[in-house]
Amino acid sequence: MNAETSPLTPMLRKLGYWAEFSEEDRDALLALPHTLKSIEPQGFVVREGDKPTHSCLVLSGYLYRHKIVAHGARQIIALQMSGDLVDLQNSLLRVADHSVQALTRCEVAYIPSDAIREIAFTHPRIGMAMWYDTLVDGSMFREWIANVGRRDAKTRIAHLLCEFTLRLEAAGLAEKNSYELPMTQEQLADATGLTPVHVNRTLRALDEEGLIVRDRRSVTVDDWKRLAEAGDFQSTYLHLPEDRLGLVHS
Amino acid sequence: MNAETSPLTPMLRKLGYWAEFSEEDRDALLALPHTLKSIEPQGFVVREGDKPTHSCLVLSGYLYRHKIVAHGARQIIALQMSGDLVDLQNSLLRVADHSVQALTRCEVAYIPSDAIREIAFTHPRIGMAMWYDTLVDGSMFREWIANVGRRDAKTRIAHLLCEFTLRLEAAGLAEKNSYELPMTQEQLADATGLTPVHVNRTLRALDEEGLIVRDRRSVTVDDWKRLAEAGDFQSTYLHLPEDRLGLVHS
DNA sequence: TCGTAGAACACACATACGTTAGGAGGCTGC
DNA sequence: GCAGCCTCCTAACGTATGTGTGTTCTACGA
Repeated sequence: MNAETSPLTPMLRKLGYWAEFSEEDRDALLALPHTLKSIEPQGFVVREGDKPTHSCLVLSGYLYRHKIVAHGARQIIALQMSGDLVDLQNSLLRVADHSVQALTRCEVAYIPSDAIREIAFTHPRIGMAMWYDTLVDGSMFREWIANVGRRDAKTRIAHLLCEFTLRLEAAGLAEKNSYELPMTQEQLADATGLTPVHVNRTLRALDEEGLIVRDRRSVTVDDWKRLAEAGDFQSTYLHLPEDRLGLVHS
Repeated sequence: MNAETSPLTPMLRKLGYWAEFSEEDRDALLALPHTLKSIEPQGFVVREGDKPTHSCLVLSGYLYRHKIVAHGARQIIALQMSGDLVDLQNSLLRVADHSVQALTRCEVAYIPSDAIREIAFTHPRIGMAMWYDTLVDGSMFREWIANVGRRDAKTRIAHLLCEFTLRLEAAGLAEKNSYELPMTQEQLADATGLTPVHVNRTLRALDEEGLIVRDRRSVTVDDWKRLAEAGDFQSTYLHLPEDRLGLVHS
């Protein structure tokens, strides 16, 4: 099993940030047991309260993670894209503290948690890389807290757009400054802690100020620097390696 | 170096949740190089943007982690207490994406990041336990997001009080249902994404409803169940081992 | 071609929460 | 003993954001 044939290769990009893998590490990673699966939009990968036995690697499409609070309100806490190893959290900690759901149609690979534990234990370099990966996850959560806790609606939404853009570009998924934003305004609201109505108002305001251009769900960012400023966005918290940064600035 | 003589023993309690350590693991952990230090209230352990070379184990007192957003607003993202190994995040990821500051006078042990990396690599069981520990951290961040994003002021504050109570009890630090809340109302505001004025209003409301009893900074919870209900609090996300749960219910 | 459904959009009205300002009580240092 | 300072507390007022309701637009299938 090598990089050409295994569908797990997207995992190498992210984990490779954090460790110099040996040939054997690499082979072991790509040889992880897995089952491929396609998920419909709104399909669940895990439900809060489940005891999942598998982790999930995103191969294509987008997932989102969310929690439900009293009265049924929903808070989206993260977006995941190709290469993201989601749900290490849920599956390693035995009981899922949040749900994972498909934003768009997704191709994913399910990997048994036992196999993850096993490879992390027998290949410490891989274990460390996975650990680092979850540390970055934590950093993104922290920024998300600051976003919903201390920024006003316009800044929040601009920030979310910035994060999404930059992550897409870092993963090599976005072309130029335009991309399809796969979220409804209701989902944007749940991600920012606002209401759909106010998201609508705010998107319009951003549009009118020329910070973004909308055409149905596609969003174009003409002036990245202005949007980043409006969104109080600094990319440090993404902990991207230097050679992945500055792409969008050029 | 054994459990009787090393000041690092508080670390064993939390990491021990996640792995069966061998005698040698235990010795290696307690023999980690470290320097003890006392920190004044409001003293900094790390500042956002620093490149810290040490992690920090809390031995006594409380720390808080926070981020500053545009216009100087502050968002507190976590509280740490005895036994918490904070700042793995900052020190392993090279550049600190948030600050860590003392809430009260603290005793801490600084442990070189290199030593952490080393022991995680050479003692995979320890590495895994630390990994799990940071996964739980992530889970607490997720709940914090839901808290500031989707709950109203009263629920938010009640939730924060519940989390604090339960963690204190799980760590064996709280007696009965009363404890000293070491935060000013301004800090509570920064933790919940509210303003000090509104925190004041809300605390008073909680008091008037008999959910808490205040006497200066000490807070007494007479009816845990009612407070947990008011705070939409379920402890799953803390991922406490079963034998640590239910203490406060009894 | 029409009918349905989801999403975007709009507007009036309501309110939870923020802002500004100031006073009262309790520390600490001189 | 007083000055200075921090924290708590209160009140009046302002506003960003939520609520309720309804219309339009587009996609899609019968």
